[in-house]
Amino acid sequence: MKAITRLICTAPPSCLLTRSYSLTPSSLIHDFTNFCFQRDLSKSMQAMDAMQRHGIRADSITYSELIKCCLARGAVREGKLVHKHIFSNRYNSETFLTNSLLGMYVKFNLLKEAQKLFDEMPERNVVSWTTMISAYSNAKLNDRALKLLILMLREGVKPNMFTYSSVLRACDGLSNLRQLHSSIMKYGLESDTFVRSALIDIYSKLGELQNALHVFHEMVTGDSVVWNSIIGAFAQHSDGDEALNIYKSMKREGFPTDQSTLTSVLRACTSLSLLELGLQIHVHVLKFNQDLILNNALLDMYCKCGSLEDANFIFSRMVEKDVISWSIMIAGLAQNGFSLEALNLFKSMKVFGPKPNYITILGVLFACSHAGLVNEGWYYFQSMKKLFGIDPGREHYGCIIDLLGRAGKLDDAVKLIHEMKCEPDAVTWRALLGACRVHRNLDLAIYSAKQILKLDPEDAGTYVLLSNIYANSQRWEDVAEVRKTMRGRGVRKEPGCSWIEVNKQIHAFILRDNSHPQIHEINRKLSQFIHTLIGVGYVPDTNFVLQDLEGEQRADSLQYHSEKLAIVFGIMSISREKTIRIWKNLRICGDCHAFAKLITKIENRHIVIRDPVRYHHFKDGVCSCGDYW
DNA sequence: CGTTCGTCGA
Repeated sequence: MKAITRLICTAPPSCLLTRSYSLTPSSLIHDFTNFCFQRDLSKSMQAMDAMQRHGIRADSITYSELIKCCLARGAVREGKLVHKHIFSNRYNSETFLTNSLLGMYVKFNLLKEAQKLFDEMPERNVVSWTTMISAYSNAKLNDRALKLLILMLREGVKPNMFTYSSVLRACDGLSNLRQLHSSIMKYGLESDTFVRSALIDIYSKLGELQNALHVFHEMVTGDSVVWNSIIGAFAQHSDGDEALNIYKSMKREGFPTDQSTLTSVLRACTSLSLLELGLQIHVHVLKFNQDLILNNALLDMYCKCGSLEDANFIFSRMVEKDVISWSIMIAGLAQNGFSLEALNLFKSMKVFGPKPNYITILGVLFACSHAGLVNEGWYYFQSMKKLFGIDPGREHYGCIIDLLGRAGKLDDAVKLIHEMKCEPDAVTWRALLGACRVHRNLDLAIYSAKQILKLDPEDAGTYVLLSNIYANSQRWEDVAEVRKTMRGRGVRKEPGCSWIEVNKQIHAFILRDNSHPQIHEINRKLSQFIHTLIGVGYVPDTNFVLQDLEGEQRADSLQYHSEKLAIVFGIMSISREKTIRIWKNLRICGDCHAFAKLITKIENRHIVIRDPVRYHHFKDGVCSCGDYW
């Protein structure tokens, strides 16, 4: 065998030290292999080059090691060179090896190169197809992913669990999953945990929670990820109760919980306003104190449960903060009535933080609108494109219409609606309607209400409000018409409901529902309070013209508003030094707001009420919203 | 050689 000059090694790999320095083709292969396994990219590349010049072919295992080496270094150019060598050495029919190359291109995010290679491959097995499908699913090119699955089936390649768990990610937007689900069953793959969690997740994304639950319940041998999927499904669809129940079963059955579980559980606490449970979960979170997503969920929980001291503490202690952390904190401050602090935080974000996104700006505009900062809000709205490269969307317009409307600039608000680049939706008009309520503009209120009902014919509150306005103007025919439409469409107003957590129990107070065991005592106490408050200047506000309360609920029901009952119950059952926290489904009315302010003064209490839009911190007879909500 | 689950909004 002809000896060849040593070209590559300046120092031989340690395993070669005992060998002669004269190189043979087999020793060159040996060196190449060693460099590859040592992940020494530049020497491997030189060795590969030398072998090529001497017409020596390395084995496919070594090439696949070299691909791993390129991947580890992020060496795109070298990877492409390896690709060339593999093909010139006629390895392109070694599917194992070409699949490695395919995987490399996908990991480098070079989908075009991957597709080209895929098209040129003489043989494509299930791994080749799955690699491409997974690449397109990840890139959210759903159509391509689904199309590949069809082509694959047409070519007679049998998909496996890898294929389905990948392709399912590309199925949001699909009208139904029946066909796909039954082919999974046909291949007997539904019991695979990867497939099961992907199925649960996609059913959840399509809003088909019952189907998700069905897939979950058919599970025989479980897996934490499957549990996480179903808990996440309910948490994301605001069914915190069910999410927490499943979490309890998960623990009972002994499955380990991880960051993902806790994130969803915290989200459930957030949507149910369960501060006490959230505090308990916080203890478990400490085990994962470096997890950004989990910390964000914790931060959001404290903001949305109205505990800003805790939120501030978490925010200041987080090692890593991303745009979501900042957005949560800015919106959280604003919703809790600390608009100026929110804007200050935004200013420091611009200096020290990440680039704001669409949602961050929304929080900033919300802060301006709830603090009455017309000029500042308008400035951010006008310049958001220039300053942050974000085009104002429908939601931003909603905020700014709210801002103008609250400030009494109804004409400007209307003008802006007509100038919007995107079509106004029901939420846009609802912002204007809210302003009409505050500033008692009946004609414009009627107009906005009609626009809302065109876009959202199910909106019970708007029907009731419209009918109240007509009744107030004695337009009885119009009242009858609205009522008729409402009945015809089967729309019913959701009753006002307030919740309060006492001793880890949630107590619900629903308008005209007397099922609470202590309801008589609560009512008696409430009457006493009202009597006392009238003595210090409280005047029950019975003007419902621009409220969306049902007519028949008006006359005597003021004192039975669910939040008043919850407040009284809270005073009765929560110790004095603790904050009374209430969560309700409708926005607080002016009368209850006045009631809450006064009662914190005479009872020396701290009350936080969370409504669907923001938080009211009542203390010493004043509210953090400054009566501006 | 290819797979599943978690955070911010009017």
